[in-house]
Amino acid sequence: MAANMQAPKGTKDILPKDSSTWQLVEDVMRDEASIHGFEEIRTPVFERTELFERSVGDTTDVVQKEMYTFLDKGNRSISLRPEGTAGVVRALLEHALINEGVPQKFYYLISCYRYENTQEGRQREFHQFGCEAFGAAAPVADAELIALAHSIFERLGIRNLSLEINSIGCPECRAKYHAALKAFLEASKAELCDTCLERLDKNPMRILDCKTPSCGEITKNAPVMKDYLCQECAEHFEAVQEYLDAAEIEYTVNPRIVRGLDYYTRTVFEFISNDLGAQSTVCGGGRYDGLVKQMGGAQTPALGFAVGMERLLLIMQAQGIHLPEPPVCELYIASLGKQAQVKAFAFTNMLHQASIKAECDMCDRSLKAQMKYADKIGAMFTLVLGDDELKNNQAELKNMKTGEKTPVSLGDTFLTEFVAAAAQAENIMALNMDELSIDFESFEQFEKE
RNA sequence: GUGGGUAUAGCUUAGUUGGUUAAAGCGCCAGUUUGUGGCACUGGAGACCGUCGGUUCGAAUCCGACUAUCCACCCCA
Repeated sequence: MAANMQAPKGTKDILPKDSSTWQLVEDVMRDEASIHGFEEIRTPVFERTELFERSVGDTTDVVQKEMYTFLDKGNRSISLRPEGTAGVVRALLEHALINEGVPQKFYYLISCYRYENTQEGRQREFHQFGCEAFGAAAPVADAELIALAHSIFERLGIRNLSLEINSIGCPECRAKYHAALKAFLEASKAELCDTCLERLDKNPMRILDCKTPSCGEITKNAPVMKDYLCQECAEHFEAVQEYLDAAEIEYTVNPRIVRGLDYYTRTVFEFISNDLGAQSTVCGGGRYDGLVKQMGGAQTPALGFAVGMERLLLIMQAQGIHLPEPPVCELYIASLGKQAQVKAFAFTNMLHQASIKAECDMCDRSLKAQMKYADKIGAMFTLVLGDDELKNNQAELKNMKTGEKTPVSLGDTFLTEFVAAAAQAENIMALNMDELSIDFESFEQFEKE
């Protein structure tokens, strides 16, 4: 491999063998978002750096040390987006979308950029599917958003995903809690690990998240946010759980769930999987009622979540989930000789105009090699064109799965004859698939026993 | 930013205490009597052994630096 022909650190090419899976997953997301009344929004890959400093928070690691920031030729400080919410909020304000009625509900499929050290499920360029809703203050909105994420994972057939929720309260009750937590931790300051010592001032709630055993020991009896929630926040959180129960969505309340971005308030949640490495969160989100006002807009309740696409695909891979892929080629037309090649091309072209996936030889290969190629690409049918066929205006359509051949005319009726044969074959294949799925289920059952 | 592992054809790997033209499987291309895929067999292409430097008569093999990658901390989706 040429030394300089490598993608930059932390980036990955998505090759055709994988891009079909990406598309199928994205299709499910778009469809489910649309079912829930969310519409797509597309915002720029880069924004003014200040936007992220103000929204994500200028004390967060994401902004402080992970942003791709540069000066453009007009000396403006520009940053590649490290997440999706900031741009959406900016667009909401810029176009005064809130005036068009509430709630405003958006989804996006984007790439994000963070200068981080790479590891499993963590890249410098990564992709997110996200949803944001504005103007909905009621707790049912929290549950509805979680339900949306939940159904996407269900539809993709992902197993063993746990939903953990928490409330981190509003700024008022959180301040009280911070004070209490800090007071508690000061007592055992000496036993905290170095990073937690730093966190004591910056973000004491993070200490609850620490994996160091000694810190875990200390925080075991630490005060929990739940006991410090003001009445409104407590009622809101209670109601969210009621709605989740009503929708029969399983969850656990984890008082240690803390989000790293400054803008979150009240409900926060994560979908967690054991099939990832250290990066176990595949989806994270929550409410951010203060952000829009903080960005210069009117007080607007808001909430959202983001799914890490790479992480999601990693889980699917680990669980052996394969989405059904449509065939790449429905008809391959093999040819022998120049005249037949011209005819094969003309036929292929005609098929394309009828939106049928068709291919003919591009490499001047022997008939045998052409058949091998057709087999390799998974062609459903093949047709061989040679002197005899051209002379008789008649050829044999071969079903590559069964080997069965049916005569077809090379005249005007060709297209309809082919479509009829394909439709019949597909019915037969659908039947086989049913039988297969029955076998598969009993196989699964057998595995369990 | 910190720590540890790894780096040999497109992919997965072998390469013995440093010693001739670096090996295999898969994949790719072609062929196995002339017009039909999957199986089998035969052949072929494809590697400056991550990069640069050092030790040595001689380095894929030993040493150093750099780069990339993986795992973990941290952070987050």
